[in-house]
Order: sequence, then C-alpha cells, then structure tokens
Amino acid sequence: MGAFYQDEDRHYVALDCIIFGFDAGELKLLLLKRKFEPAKGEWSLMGGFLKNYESLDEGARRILLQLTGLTNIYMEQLQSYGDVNRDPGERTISIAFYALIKVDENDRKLAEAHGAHWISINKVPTLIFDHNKMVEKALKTLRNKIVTKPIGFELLSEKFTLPQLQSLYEAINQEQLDKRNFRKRILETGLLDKMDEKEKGSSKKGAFYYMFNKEKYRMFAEMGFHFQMKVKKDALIKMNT
Amino acid sequence: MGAFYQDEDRHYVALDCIIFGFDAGELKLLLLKRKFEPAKGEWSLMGGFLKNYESLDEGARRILLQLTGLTNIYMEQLQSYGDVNRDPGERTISIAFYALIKVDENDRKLAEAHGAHWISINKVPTLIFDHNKMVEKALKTLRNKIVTKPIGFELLSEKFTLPQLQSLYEAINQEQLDKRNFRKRILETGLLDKMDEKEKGSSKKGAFYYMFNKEKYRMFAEMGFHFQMKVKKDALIKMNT
DNA sequence: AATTTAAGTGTTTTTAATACACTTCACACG
DNA sequence: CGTGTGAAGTGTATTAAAAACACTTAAATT
Repeated sequence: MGAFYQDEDRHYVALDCIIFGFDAGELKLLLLKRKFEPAKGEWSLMGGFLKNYESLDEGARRILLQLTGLTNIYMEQLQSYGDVNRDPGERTISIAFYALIKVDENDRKLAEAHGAHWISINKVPTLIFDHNKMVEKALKTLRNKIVTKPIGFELLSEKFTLPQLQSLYEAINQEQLDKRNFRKRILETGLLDKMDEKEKGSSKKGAFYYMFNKEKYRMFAEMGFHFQMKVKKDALIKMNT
Repeated sequence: MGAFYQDEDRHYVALDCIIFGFDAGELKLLLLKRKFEPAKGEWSLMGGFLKNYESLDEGARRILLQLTGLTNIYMEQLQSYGDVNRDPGERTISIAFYALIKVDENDRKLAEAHGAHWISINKVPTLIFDHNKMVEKALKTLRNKIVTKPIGFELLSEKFTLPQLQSLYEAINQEQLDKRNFRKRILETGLLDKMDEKEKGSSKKGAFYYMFNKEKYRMFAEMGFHFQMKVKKDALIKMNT
C-alpha cells in the first residue's frame, strides 16, 4: 500500500465564482476581461487558488471580497470540475461557487479596476476553460433554488417593491407571471413586511416598499415549514393512450 | 503577483463515495470498518486520493470498482468538503460522490474483503472526519432527486414489481404511500413496460414484473418533458391572519 | 379638470392531489 | 377439491391548489 500521503497526489485547487446581479430588469453576471496571463484578454469568471490556511468557503469569500469589496455575500457551493485537461496550464481542480449580490451596493469602481463587467445572462461571451459550463449549471441551480428558498431578496436592495420582485422572478425564469397570482402567493407566505414608504421612480402612483423578514423565516424554517414560490408548472410526461 | 502556479498551493484531494443500496425493504449504505491506519477500526465511507491522470468522475468510479467490482454504476457528484482540519492527518479536500447500486448484483464477497457492510440508513454509526455530514447531505439530495428524476430504478434489479418500487419510495422518504395513487402516477408516465412474468416470492398471487424503459425516457427528456413522481406535499408557509 | 401610467385588488374555472374499499388471483391446507 | 388466506390489483368522489381573467385606484403631468 505504500505511504498513505504521497506528494504526487497533490493538486492545484482553484475557486471560481459565478456572481449574479439584477439590474435594469435583467439578470447579469460579473465577468472578467483578464488583464494578465494566462489567457490575457479573454473573458472568465473571477477565481483564484485555494490557500492551505483557508476552507473552501473562506477562499471563495476572499475572492469575492477582492472583486467586489463586499463581505456579507450570499454564496453557495455549486460543483467541482476536474477534467484532467480543463486548464491547459497545469492540472487544476476547480470548485465553483455562485454568489448573489445587490448591484447597487457593489463597489463598481473596484470591480472595474479588475476589468470586471456586468453582462446580461443572455449575452454571456465565450469564457476560458470550462467556465461556460459552470455558468450554465449555476443558472440552472439558481432557477431551481429560487422557487424553494427565499433567496431572490439577496439580489435586491433591502427595501424593494413587489413589481421589482416579480420582475426579478421573471428575469430569472424567463417567463411572464400574472401580477395578481404572484402578489397573492408571495404575500400569503407572511414573510414580507410592508413599509409606509413608496418607490416613485417607475410610476406616478408609486409602489410600496417591502422588506423580507429574515427572523420570521428563520423561525418557520426551524418549525419545518418550506418556502415555496411556484412559477409555471412543468409539463409532465404522460404518454399512455 | 509572482509565479502563477506555486507549489504551496497544492492540496490532497480525496474522493469519498456514499453508496446506497436497497435491500429487505430498507435503504442501506455500504460502509467500511477500516482495516488499516489512519483510524483503523473506525467506520468510514469508501474513499481514496485523486490521481493526476484521472478526472474526478474517473477517480470515483475507480474507487467504486475497487469495493464493488461493478463498473456501470449510477453516480453523481455531491459536494466538496474543505475545512482546514477536517482530516487530522494532512490538509485534505474531499469531493463526495453518491452512488446507487443494485445490491443483488453486487459482489458481496469483494465488499466483505474490504471490510464493507450494508448498514440501514437508520442505523448509521459515527463515521470518521465529516463523513456523517456527507451522508446526511447525500440522503437529502437523494430524497429530492428521486421525485424529479427516474433514478429509483438504479436501486432495483432490472425487472421489479410495483410493490417493490413503492416500498423503495417509502423507504427513501420514510412515509406510507397510497397504493392506488402510487400505481396510477408511476404508470401514467408511460415509462414502465409490463412483463408477462410474475414475481412469486412475497405473495401467492404474485406481482407482475415491470422494466423501466430508458429509451422512452431519453426521448421524452429530450423533448423537454420532466419526470415527476410526487410524494407527500410539504407544508407550506402560510402565516397570515 | 382631464389625462396618463403603473399599482393594486377578488372571483371563477380548471387541474391536480388526496382519500377511500372492494375484487381478484393463486397457492396452501384440510 | 373447495375453502381460506394474503397480497396484488383496480376506479371514483372529494378536496385543494393553480391558473385565468379585468377593472379600479393613486398620484403626477399638462
């Protein structure tokens, strides 16, 4: 069996971040036009190597901080990628994370200094290595997750209106929703607190601000309840007859 | 910025496998009583180090082959684990996979030679490192996945009866299902082919064998249809009034 | 005062999920 | 050989959830 730990079994471990934002009614990604080698000038996700003193999450947060200047970011591990030749330089394992950030709060200056740009999810360019695959998977995961977990709020400012929230769901799932059904369902969760203030940017009447009540959600999640914000029903297989 | 690839950034990458089986009406895990150091005598998942010539999937399949002698195993990546001190020996990243195998086909001799045992999911002992966390996550993932993907069949022999299939769903989700509703729903997918033959082991009347039609499923999945084998409805949050 | 524009509001219809009980088959046993 | 036994197999009625649908309100603008 030989020595248990063998040096040749060590690998580079990269952490790559798929960073989602919501802006101007569109779901966007923060992508990098690389300013350095390798692959200078090409588009990629923000990434970096895992250090021996940090956990995977810590490493991913370090990388997000570098690019955005933000610390309290919603982030989830997506999936690991390890094809032998995925990185043409050295054999590198990549562990992908996705993050949801509030674009307004984001330090755009810092992002720009790294050559980062917000790109609509519908216009993602060809990225280096297997990064497009990661983006695809992250988007799929986000679409699934947003219907069972109250994470949409991570993409909006703390105060948001129902039309904004609906437009977010529509942008993520690429489908129109009925206003009445949407409001009914989201409000009957009881997780939104209505503010007195109105948002006046997009209409004369103005739409009331709401806030997501994290504390209420925490309580009810603990009691075994599940958030559920159904979108359209999938067609089922029914092939008899 | 210094050299791009730095030796100190290299890490051990382990692959750990959560192996599910279904036997005697119970969902089980193939666990190892370790016959060698480190942690000799303790229970663990089957695992090994990633080699530099193999992808993550290939590595996981190599490990599954070692323990079970099987090659065509259903397997999915679960999640990576990278806390700095998760392995008390060396800093090791672990990428966990879960697998579904048909216990009957499994070479029990080979498994036993490795000190492997089938343990009911309800009686999982304390495992080394963070392996219990992996098992928890795998179980949750399996429970979610089995309602939207036709993977239950991977745990049964090629030919199976509807009572067997129902009992599998009941074991995984730990709940009783109505026989009539279950049969109705699974049959109306049109994905099961009825055989002429009957299984006589567990009743005088005998239950007809069925087979999952992979080809039909592939076609309809390509057309954008989704498998859906709903179990009980989760309680939704409704906390108004 | 009239016009404009998006916000806000309930009810009906349709579809899917659930609950529920008897019959059939084939073997075993007297 | 016919009667009992035990699991397999089958259909309908009820309930609950999702979807479809159109008008009113608020506030700013001219």
